[in-house]
Amino acid sequence: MTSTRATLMQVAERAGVSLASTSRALHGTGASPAMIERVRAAAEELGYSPDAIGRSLRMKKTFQIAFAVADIGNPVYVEMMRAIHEVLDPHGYRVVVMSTGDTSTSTTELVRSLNSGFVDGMIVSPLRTDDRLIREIAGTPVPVVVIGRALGEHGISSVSTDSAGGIGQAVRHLCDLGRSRLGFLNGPLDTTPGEARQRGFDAVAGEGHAVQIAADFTVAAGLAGARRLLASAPERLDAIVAANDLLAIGAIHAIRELGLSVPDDIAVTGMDDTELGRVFHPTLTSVSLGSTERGRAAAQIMLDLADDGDHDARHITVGPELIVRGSTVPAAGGLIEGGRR
Amino acid sequence: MTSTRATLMQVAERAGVSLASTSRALHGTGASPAMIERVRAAAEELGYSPDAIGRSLRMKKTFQIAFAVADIGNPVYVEMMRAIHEVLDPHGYRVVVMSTGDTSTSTTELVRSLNSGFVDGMIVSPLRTDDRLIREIAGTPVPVVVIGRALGEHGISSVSTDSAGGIGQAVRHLCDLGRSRLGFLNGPLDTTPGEARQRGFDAVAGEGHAVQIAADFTVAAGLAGARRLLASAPERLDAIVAANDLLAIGAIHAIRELGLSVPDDIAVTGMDDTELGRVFHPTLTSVSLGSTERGRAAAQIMLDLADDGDHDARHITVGPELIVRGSTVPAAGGLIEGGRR
DNA sequence: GTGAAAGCGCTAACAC
DNA sequence: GTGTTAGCGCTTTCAC
Repeated sequence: MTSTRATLMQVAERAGVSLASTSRALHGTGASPAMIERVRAAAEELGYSPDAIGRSLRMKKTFQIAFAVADIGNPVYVEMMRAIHEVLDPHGYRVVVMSTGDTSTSTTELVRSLNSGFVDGMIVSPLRTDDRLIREIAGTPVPVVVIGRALGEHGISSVSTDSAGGIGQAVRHLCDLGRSRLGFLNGPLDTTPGEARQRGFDAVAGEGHAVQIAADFTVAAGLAGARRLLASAPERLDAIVAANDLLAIGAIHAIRELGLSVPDDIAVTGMDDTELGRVFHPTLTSVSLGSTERGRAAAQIMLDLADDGDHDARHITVGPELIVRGSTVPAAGGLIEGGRR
Repeated sequence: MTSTRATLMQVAERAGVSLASTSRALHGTGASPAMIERVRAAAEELGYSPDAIGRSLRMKKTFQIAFAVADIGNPVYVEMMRAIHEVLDPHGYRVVVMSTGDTSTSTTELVRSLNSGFVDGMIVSPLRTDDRLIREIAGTPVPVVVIGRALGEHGISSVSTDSAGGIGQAVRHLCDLGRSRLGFLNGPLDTTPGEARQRGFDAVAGEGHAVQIAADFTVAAGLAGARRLLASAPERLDAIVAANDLLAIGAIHAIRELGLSVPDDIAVTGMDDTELGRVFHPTLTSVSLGSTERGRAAAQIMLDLADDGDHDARHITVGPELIVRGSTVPAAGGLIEGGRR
């Protein structure tokens, strides 16, 4: 460290030409070949590399996009982040990962921080979405793309999925397998995914099914919730529908604690089709919500918004898709294989 | 979006005072209470929030730190990222996550990009480290902290661990358990962790143990590698030492494919003590290398380097610690519980 | 095709 | 305590 960086002005002096010509030569636009060569040489000698901040100030563009999520550790977000990175990186954008915390207040604050103009846009996947957050998003000076709730009516670009329908697919799958005493292990109902998935379950499952709300969309909360779910059911359950893969894995552990087996005694489905589920034993039957596709789509929209200044709100929906594996059908879906990319 | 942001100058005009006073008032330094109130009010009315880029240009400080890793999806890095974020965030630093790819060339290029001055420093965990990379790191204009190899002799701050010794702990644990036919499933030997862990295994294990090098530190590569390892051993193995948790999980799947059980037939140890291993079934005995501590330490060093301009290279070592769980001792180490934080 | 000069938004001397 | 001014590094009119 501690070598000092050369400025464009120094390159100009070294090359014996003007600042403007130097800038042009380095960008290869409207400069003579001789000039370009001369400047390039001077830049080389000085080890010049352009200053991102100076350029940003002048161009009013940072070439940074923020990606904000509640919990960076959740594999779904990791997959989204990868997809976003893959789309944005070739266009010269850096991705700044930000942690929102799980309240809508902290998310609101984060969105407000966009006012400082350190990024050209933000992709955000809020766990909870209230009016204040929506208003804040609508008022930012930079484009925002929301992954989660469809927000088109508020003029906000968004990418969503049909997780309610996805839960339906899981329930139908279990019924087809002859399971009839279902339990539903959901996350908090005041969250966007929690609400939608509850709606999905209620729509397809008849009365008399056990429902348990875990404190959080995590393995630990899933374990605790599943213990209660299993204990509360009047008759022994023969299937558990979990609202995401993390909860599903917690549920499988709870089932095993009772000396029961998955899927023989109790089948389990997850949601999100995370890498975690593909690697777990038994491999996890899960409803894919296309995390990668959603991330990619959000990044694509962001690119249009940030690059072309195209400020029309856009909306994309990715459909759910059931991926059958070992936690519902023994020996189905080998490790790694299976599932969409 | 599309509201236009107010500048400090506009606030100054609105308040009817000078630009300098406005700046001072907003920072609360050396301004009269009356002035502060007046300016604050004007700022409020205009919805002013300071521009990060202008400030960065002037202060020569971006309040951004990059964190660069080979694979964002690896849980180890996620844990490190969380720890780094937790340390840096309260000090007003944003964390920019960057993907290096797994070659030292691409890492070198990434380090070189620091020349554009878009961050105040970088924490990097390179998979492979060659002389060119070291030279590049030594030549950056901003502080760099390396997580991995100790690089103090090159004047580079680093945080390392004793993964060779960690492998020793795993081997000893298995021997104490009466296992004698060990297999070692390692990752590529030309990587920093691969080399160290091989050294560790060779140092404690006697002759005649089977060794297999997986193509990569991933579950898929672990599965393939373990299949070969199990097939190649003349006598059936009774334990597999894997070089990280991902490989260990691949190994467990390979063992199950043969109809054998873990840990009864074959015990398995991993390394890194990732959340993945804590959640897996059976829970994974693993050597913790203190990912959280290492991330925290690296961030702490970075803070000193970036804040105080203290440019002395520092070095911190975090010792390995064996966490015994179900993959070697049945019923040991419950889910979630166990392992250091 | 090239150069001179303005200015992006901010902070920090420096004078008063 | 307040105002004036310079300038961080860059791109981009605008003349020539």
